[in-house]
Amino acid sequence: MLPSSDESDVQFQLYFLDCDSDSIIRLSNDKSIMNHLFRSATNKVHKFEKIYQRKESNRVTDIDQLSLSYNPTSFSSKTTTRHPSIEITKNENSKISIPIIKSESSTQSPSLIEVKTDTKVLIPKAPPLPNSFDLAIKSQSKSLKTALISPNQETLWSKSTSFLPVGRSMESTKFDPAKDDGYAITMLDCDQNSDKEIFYDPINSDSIFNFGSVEIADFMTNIQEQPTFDFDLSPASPPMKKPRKKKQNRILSNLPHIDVREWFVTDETSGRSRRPLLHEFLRQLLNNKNYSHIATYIDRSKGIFRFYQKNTAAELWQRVKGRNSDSVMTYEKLARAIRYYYSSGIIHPTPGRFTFQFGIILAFNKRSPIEIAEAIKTFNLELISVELIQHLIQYIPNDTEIDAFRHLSIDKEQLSPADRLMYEIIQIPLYMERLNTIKFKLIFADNYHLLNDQMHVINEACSFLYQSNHIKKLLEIILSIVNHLNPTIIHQVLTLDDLSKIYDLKTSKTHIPIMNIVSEICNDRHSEIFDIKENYKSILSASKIDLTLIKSEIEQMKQEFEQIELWINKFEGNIQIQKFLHDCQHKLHEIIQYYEITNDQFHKTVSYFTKEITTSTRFFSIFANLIHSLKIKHPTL
DNA sequence: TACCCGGAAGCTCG
DNA sequence: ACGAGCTTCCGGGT
Repeated sequence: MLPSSDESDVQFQLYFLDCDSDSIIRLSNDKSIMNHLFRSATNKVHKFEKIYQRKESNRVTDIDQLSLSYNPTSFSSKTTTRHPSIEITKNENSKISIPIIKSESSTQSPSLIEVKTDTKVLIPKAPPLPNSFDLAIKSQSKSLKTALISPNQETLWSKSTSFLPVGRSMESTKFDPAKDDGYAITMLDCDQNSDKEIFYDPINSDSIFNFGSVEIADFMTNIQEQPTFDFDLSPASPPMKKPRKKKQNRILSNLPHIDVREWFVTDETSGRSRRPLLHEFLRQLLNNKNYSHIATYIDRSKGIFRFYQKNTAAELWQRVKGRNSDSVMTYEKLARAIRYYYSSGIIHPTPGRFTFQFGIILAFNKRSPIEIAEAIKTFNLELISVELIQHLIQYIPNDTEIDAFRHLSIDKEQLSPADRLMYEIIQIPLYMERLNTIKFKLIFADNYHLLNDQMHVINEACSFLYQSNHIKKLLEIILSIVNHLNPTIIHQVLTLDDLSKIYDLKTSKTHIPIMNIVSEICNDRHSEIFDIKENYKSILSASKIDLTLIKSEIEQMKQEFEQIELWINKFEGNIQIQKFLHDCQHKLHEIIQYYEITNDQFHKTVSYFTKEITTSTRFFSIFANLIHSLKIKHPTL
């Protein structure tokens, strides 16, 4: 039976799942503390479900199923932890569970119960709980501490290393419920994105070539090397007792360690590196896929963005800004700072909650509207960024607005910078054509290199597959095994479909995966086959590149080019632009030729292996998967 | 209730 | 030491 709550000396704190942790529930009839925890957790989870079910259905934070499992072990033995009390499941198998852990070290509360998130199920023994409990479950935002426990098994979660504050010390993994950005969610995000993040994504990738993290071998190593959580976070460990300087006294929570310098920007005037202004910070945040769980564009072309983990965003901003302050940055304060941008037009208000919209770039370009307009007229591209041009094209006034400008009753000097720029632009003859020409020029080089590089990858992968004796040997082995296992139908050659099925195919009698047999044969007799590590990268990358997409992009470029050629005569003679177009024509010709070569090469390679017509992504991913499954059997590969 | 808005004043840092 | 760019606080609105 529970003791009277007056005598309480222990508090339970539950904080997870992005729920507020303010509920204080006292139930004198409770049979056990676990009962109470269970009930409370149920409440929290229900709240959580409510919150997220009404949001957009495709949010990254969406969770398939939330469930609670209650392990009714009592707290009689000397254990610090319980078996998991809460489980969140997603996509059937990923799971996070939250065991309950006891800790005695706290500055504010003499004996505080910690609730830790963990993906492990088996939890070692721990000391007994005190005799009396205050069953209040309440928030104490300044004194909470929780470590996130890194999984030591290969789960989906474990892929999301970059987001996990590696739980070496309590110090670095403070968790603050008041900041309400649930860890669970963060990890779910990571989980969902992890596949994309380890592969080269030709469309969304910021840098053109980023093969650094493509290698599966490295990826596997990372998993193994993940620090397993030290469960002996003994209650005696004193992280909260340690006196700290005022400045460090902030509870920084669920953000991983970040290198603040990565956020620095180079000052345009002084050329020096400095901390970003808020709007610069926001641009970086929104452009970084790794932070898309915190904030992301809803409509990128219009610059509308939304915060998803508002307080994480605030915390990140505080760290990046690095101001000497004792208090915590909150979304409220961050939002106030953003609202200050309304008057300058850097950011506009939107009707939605947590959403804002970037204004046109010139507002923080520190250029006058007249200068920008002049630059557009004369094709002076130094003052014009791609973003600005895209924005201008997006927001160029429509007929009624232009009409309003014509009958402007107020002085044009009194217009806001954005309106003034629009006013100036529509005075320029053929302004739309100029804007499109400038846009084309600004992105041409990047497009050209991107397409070239992508085609280069395809060519490389083709020539490897075409020439590689190792691949041929591998296919021979597979073919002979398949023939051996199905003696009734003798295959002369493997089709792509056969190959795509091979990785999870098992023998009918022994249920040994065929890849195991392949790998054994390779190991025993043809170890040279494992020597395809380098080339694997290019195949994997090639599997992400769609040749037909490249073709359509090239065609689009060509069309735009031809359109601009028609316009160019109407613009006043501009040597720079004419030179560019000349150059452009040459490069277009080049890239079209290169496409034809690549396409030929690809078809030659495909027909070498099969008669099937297939897409580049499918074709290469079949080989990539084949090598990948072999790699799994042979991590040394 | 939780968020949005913008005034007022204070603070930090280059 | 000055001022841009926030930060902190807050009363009022939806």
